[in-house]
Amino acid sequence: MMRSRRDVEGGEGNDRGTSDDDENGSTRKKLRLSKEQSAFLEESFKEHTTLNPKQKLALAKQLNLRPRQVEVWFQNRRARTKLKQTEVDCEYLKRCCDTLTEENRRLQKELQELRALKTSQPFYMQLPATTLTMCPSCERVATNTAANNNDASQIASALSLSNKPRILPFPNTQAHPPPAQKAHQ
DNA sequence: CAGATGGCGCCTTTTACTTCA
DNA sequence: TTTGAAGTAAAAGGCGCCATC
Repeated sequence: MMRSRRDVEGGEGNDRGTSDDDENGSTRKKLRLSKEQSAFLEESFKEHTTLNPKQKLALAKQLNLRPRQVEVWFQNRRARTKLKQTEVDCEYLKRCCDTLTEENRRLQKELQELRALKTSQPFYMQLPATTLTMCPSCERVATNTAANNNDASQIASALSLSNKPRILPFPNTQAHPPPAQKAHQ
């Protein structure tokens, strides 16, 4: 069984300066942080995900690390957090996509059924032509009398959706501007 | 007010190290 | 036991943003 460097060196940080070379001029060996150091940094990260210079120095001193090491650890830790969050967001969007796909399928089916109904039983067509008027702004059927403002109008309204895509308005978008709504009163 | 400078965070890449088949 | 591939964490380097001078 291999003994990890972590066990061997136990996180003995060195507190050399900031350079990437050691005193021999060769590139500095990477040192894994000890479990204790990592755990302490984790705890610190829970309190604040970024450090001011004072906190960085204090932490470095406490853990016997170079401030740069502490800084880099926090940088990498933030990156890991972000990556994890991105994965979570991605899963959420996938689920949204699935839901919308399913709803779309259902609506297509409903539309087909309504079209079939329209061709086989066009009973509303027997209504006097003058009673059905189309609102030019929203393309819904408006009626002249209160009497036929019920079933016939609603069915015609439903059918008049035809094959237009269903558009969900964004917060700042108005599908039916106020003046058009007034037309139905 | 525009430009120089330094500090900091983020992103990408490199590198050293670990794990596992 | 050895070895190479894959994965991970530490670190480097570059860039942009912001504050200060």
